[in-house]
Amino acid sequence: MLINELSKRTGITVHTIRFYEKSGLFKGKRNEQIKSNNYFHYDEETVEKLELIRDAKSIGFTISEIKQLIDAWYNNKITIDKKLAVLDQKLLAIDERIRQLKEMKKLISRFKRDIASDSC
Amino acid sequence: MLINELSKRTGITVHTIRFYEKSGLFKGKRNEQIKSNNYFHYDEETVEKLELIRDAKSIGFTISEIKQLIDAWYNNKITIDKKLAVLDQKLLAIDERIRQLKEMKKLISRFKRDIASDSC
DNA sequence: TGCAACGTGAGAGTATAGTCTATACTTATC
DNA sequence: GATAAGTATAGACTATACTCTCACGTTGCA
Repeated sequence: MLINELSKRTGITVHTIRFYEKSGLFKGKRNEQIKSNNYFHYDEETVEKLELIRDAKSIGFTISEIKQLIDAWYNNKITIDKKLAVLDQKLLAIDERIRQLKEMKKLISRFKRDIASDSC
Repeated sequence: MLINELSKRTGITVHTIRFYEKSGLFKGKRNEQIKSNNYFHYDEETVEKLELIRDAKSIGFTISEIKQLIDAWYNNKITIDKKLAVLDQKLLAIDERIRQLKEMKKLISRFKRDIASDSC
């Protein structure tokens, strides 16, 4: 598929897709048979990658963290041990974030109680 | 205390403290008795606020979200109902983030299993 | 065949969150 | 009283992550 269809499939704008591609998160392929243009073609894996990018972004991963993740997922030049190491590191980072979020919940709940008791 | 002590107490640089102050997260006070300079003075509450800023930042809150939070905490011109509404909204946002993080954990764990089984 | 829609590459612009520099004045220390 | 350290203000600079514009070529359809 071409970039416009990719955009429609994922809900991510053409500009942003190009930005991600330039950032090295994936690569379109040119069709050598077609000489009249130099359009990039994208496959289902790219759709998957963009969905992963969206999910990872929503939990606060940076582009370079997402790049590591995508490499661990899809890059076959990386050894399994290294992939597992990256994934384990991300799991730890996620656990730490969950821990911090839970602490903030406690803090906010405590403040809520304080405010409520002040009002009495 | 002056800005340098505030910086030492919180571990946040003078530059960044000034940036937060300019962003409206808190305000130092000038001592009208002292005519020779126009230095700002900060109290314990500012230390607390900076600690809250650091915690809130670490879980991905933006400056403007943190501003809302600090207003809910410390601004007495805001009604209790509005404060509680802000705090509840933040609690919901935190729960949503925890949910997303847990989903990403599942996804990564699944991929780990796939990689491990590929290697057999 | 005309023209709108699509594609590419380069580069400019925006928002957020700092980070640093320069200038000038004040305070503290030797 | 020199000089080092601290303070204020303004503004420049950086990094990240987009977002948009322009110029120009291609494709698809009436």
